[in-house]
Amino acid sequence: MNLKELSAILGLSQTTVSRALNDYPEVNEATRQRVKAVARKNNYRPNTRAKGLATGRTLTIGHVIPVSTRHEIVNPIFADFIAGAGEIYSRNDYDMLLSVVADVDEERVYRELASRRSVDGVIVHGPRENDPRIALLQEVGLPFVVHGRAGTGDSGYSWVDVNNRRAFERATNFLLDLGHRRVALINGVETMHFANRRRAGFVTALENRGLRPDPALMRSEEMTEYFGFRAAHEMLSGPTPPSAFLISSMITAIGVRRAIGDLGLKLGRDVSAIIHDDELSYLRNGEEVPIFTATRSSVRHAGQLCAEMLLDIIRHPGQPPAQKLLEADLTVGMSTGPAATPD
Amino acid sequence: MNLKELSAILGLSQTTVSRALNDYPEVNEATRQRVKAVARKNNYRPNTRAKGLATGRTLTIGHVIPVSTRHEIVNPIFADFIAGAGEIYSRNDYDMLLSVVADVDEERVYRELASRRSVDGVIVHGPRENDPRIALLQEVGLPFVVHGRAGTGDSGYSWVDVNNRRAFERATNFLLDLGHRRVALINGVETMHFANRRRAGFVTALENRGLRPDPALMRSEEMTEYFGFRAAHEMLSGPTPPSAFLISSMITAIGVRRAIGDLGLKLGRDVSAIIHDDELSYLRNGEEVPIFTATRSSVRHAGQLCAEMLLDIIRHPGQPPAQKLLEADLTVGMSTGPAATPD
DNA sequence: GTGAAAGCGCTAACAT
DNA sequence: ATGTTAGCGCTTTCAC
Repeated sequence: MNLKELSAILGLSQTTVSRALNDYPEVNEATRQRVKAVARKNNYRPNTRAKGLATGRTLTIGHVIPVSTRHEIVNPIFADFIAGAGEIYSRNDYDMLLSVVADVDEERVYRELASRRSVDGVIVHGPRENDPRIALLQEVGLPFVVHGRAGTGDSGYSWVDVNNRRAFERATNFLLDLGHRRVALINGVETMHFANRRRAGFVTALENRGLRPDPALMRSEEMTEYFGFRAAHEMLSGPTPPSAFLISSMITAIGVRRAIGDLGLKLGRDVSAIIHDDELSYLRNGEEVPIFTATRSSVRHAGQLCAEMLLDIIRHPGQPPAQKLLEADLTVGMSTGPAATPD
Repeated sequence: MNLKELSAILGLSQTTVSRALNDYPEVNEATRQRVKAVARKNNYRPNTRAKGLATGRTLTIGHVIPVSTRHEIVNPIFADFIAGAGEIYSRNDYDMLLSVVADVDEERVYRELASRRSVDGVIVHGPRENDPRIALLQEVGLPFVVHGRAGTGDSGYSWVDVNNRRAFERATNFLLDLGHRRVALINGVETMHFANRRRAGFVTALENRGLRPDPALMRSEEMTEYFGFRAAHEMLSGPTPPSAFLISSMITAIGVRRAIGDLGLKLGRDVSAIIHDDELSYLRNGEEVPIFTATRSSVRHAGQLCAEMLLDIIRHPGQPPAQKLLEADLTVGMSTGPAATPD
């Protein structure tokens, strides 16, 4: 069923039908009702491509998901982000175009998206410090919102980010308040802006208490489970093991838990692990208690905000860039107890 | 830069330029070279929508990701599947259109995709027993491939699946060979076909040894971490705790591990946990050893196969449906030891 | 308030 | 081997 057929049924011109469906003011209200009713009855849906061709807009947003050429790992938090963004898109009749692309090919993909006019805008994932993609997108004139920030010059473009610095500062303070003095940071690659900020928050909290960050308790690598296992295993086997962990990823945290169990240690007694990037819960008297509701839900929220912001930019071009800093929702509970042997 | 402008530069008609770029045989080789050179130099890319309008094909594949209305959880394995499929699409100049949709709205979305002609075909995720979506897609005539099977009548449509039955039968046999007699199954919702098959494999293995499956050691629920924790906690606190676990999801397995630690038990001594749906590894003498390389990489592979199969269907319509059953790559190692106290 | 006609950028018959 | 022309399904002037 296309416009032509529909208007034939109605005995109206394509023009009027189109106007009625798109809520143009000049069409008679009675006509509009009739048109809409018949359209619904016949299950009419405008052809997206034709509409896009005619209007110059695509009603499509691109997401470019970089896949590491080295590890072939897809960061599972993308799923949450995508879910949040997808919600907003479908609510606004936008489509989401996903390009999974080897990180080395990213630039080419952005250029293609721009020149084929296949999307109205893009979301940039996983920015690195001074990310070249931002300049590229500005150059080709494709509207975009960055999930995260790319370091300096944050005001020249729109972004949505979690306040990683503050989240990790708060979490570190929390542990320090509990009496921990040897807190380990297991972080992502610190050329990634979020990891950089997390480290900054961690270090700030320590220094504000006059503690010197111990390099032996700070690791930064691609966040695989094995990395977490290895790092925790080494730290815990060392001369002055940490009594608490601050971990940048759920996957990595699994490795840390594994190391703890492997060494015969007990979580909550020997070690208090803090886990970022996921929601975990605990059972107490048959009740489910959150131990650390962290960024997994925040990421979904960030996805929604990015999408909303981008649609706004597309609909009202020429606005100054906007930024939003989300507070990570860190709820710390049961499994994180006081240090067993405070120094 | 569009075709019109490009052909003006070249002093040729749009037709010839189009033909040259699309490798039609009738165009002069010298002309073709010249056209391609100039096109490249001017960074020309055909407008996707215009091309789609003209050809009737969209060069786009739809993926509908159902989000549970109850739990708002996105299964993280989608990320791996999507990565695999995305690889194939970009290699074939196809785009991927993602619709994240509340599970109750799924039917509407499929109908829309069909009637707006916005995709050439779709991949169906997470089929349930006798899934209504299959009939729907056959009705509207949209080519599709199912990731997984929907139960009976498996030959009427194309699918790619992991051999869940055999994987779980093999895993169960492996544990039985090690002397375990009380093996717990922590499974997904068994109206999902994969969970149904996994259970079947588990039961078959037990019965082949003359063992009666113990209902107290079999749970089936939506695979959250908390479910794993609760189930394992209850089973391990019961009168006859299991000495090994067979778990249908990485997330759920985290909960099981947590329960084990919480009860002061030790993995590899008191309990041998088998984890499905992810790759895990172990450290032995500084070497990384896989303990269970299961479906995470298989899922990526499945994504590739689904995509390839769908493109093939789209390009050569009228073929009989095809099916592929992948063997899950189960490598079991270190963390799974003999039963501590074989009955 | 409604309609006729042009055009978005491309491909595909149908010439030549 | 190249060009002319007519659409694909929609929106948008411009007339009435």
